[in-house]
Amino acid sequence: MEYNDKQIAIMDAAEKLFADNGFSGTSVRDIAEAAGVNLAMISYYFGSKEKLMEAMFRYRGDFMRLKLESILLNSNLTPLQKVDKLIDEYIERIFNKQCFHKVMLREQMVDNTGPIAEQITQLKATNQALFKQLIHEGQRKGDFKKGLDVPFLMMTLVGTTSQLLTSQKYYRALNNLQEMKNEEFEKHIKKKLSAYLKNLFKAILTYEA
Amino acid sequence: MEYNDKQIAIMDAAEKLFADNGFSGTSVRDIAEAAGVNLAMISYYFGSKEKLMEAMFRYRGDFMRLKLESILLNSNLTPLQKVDKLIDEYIERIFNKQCFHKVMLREQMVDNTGPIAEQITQLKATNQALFKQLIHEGQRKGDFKKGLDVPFLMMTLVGTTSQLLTSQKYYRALNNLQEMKNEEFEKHIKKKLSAYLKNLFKAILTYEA
DNA sequence: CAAAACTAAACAAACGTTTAATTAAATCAA
DNA sequence: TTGATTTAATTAAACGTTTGTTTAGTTTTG
Repeated sequence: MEYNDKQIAIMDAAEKLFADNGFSGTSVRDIAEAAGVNLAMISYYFGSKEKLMEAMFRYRGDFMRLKLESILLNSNLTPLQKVDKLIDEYIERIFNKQCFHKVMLREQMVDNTGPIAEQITQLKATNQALFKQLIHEGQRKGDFKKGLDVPFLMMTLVGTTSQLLTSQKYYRALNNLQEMKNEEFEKHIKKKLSAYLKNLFKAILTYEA
Repeated sequence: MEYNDKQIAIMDAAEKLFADNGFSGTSVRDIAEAAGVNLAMISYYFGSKEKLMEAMFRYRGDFMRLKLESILLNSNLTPLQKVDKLIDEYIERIFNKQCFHKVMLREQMVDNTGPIAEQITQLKATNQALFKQLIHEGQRKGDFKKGLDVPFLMMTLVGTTSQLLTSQKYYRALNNLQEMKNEEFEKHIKKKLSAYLKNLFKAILTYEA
């Protein structure tokens, strides 16, 4: 599907507003104003507010899919180095599209069936399969220990990152980082998160009780 | 603050609906119907929908605070055993009040100031301080390694649990647990999560690179 | 019999969507 | 290239609902 500039402007504006105020907390008038288009253009291009959201998920869904083929196939890297690369790839992707990620986190909670739930399921399935492949490779080579629970490892990766993302302001407040500029702060936490997760996964994957 | 039966019924109904559909996605008419009270009673007792939410946070806020005093002071337990108990205490608390926890997760994302943000800040501060105390004790005794990042450890605990909680249906779908009954499923994942997190924290806290 | 609890109805404001009219862009025969 | 004609884009206004809240009146309680 191809989108013109105006359609993209609408989706970008909606993404930001949905992330901050939720789907129901955002009116189509808010979106129209933020996107700088006439109110009626949203129905004109997307049919409805709901279908705009669905279009957004189709538009962004692809981007959120981890691209690990080159990493997985690179035989110069140890399994642990590949996990490190996966972590960085994941962090980069989430922070690059934090608004959409927040929208997804919200949407996960609602008990709906339909195209959006379908998109989320497929995304999770793909990412989990890639992650699983990597873990199993490490286990075959004897670098990682046996009995690892891939879905739960995934939850730690996703959950820790999401927690940092959604509670940024509380992290700032509780750790006296209020004065730091937004851009600097984001760099700071990305770097910290990366180092933290790499160390954490090294520990879980190799630690023997 | 004391609440009568009807007020509690309203807060319980609101909690469930806010968790599933969000604050804006829930109408006061929905709440009134679910609680079995007249629409006007919500304004009558709480003043407004917004203030109902604030009352809910005051009502539930206390419950969400970790109660670790007895654990912390128990000198028969090793620091690692205390962490295990903290994990179970945390899981129990979150699963006992999953609806409210979901409401909190949603509310964290919105960029508001006011009594709710204040409540969340205090809750996080308290829990983080308790956790910190435990970690430092373990480090003093030489059981835990140095250089641990307490806020990030907290994010892993909170994030992994939240991720499991908010994406239960996806976890079921991706791991072929569709046929399992709700009650059985919840027991199952609680047990798995507990074992997983205990092993994970043992690894991070004691693993030396 | 006064205070509290409760109700059905009404309120204005905001909502998502549609309509009818206008402007801009594209198509195309001459 | 021109001017006519069709198609697409854009708009302000209006539509019917739903929203949160209030009112004015009734019932219940201490």
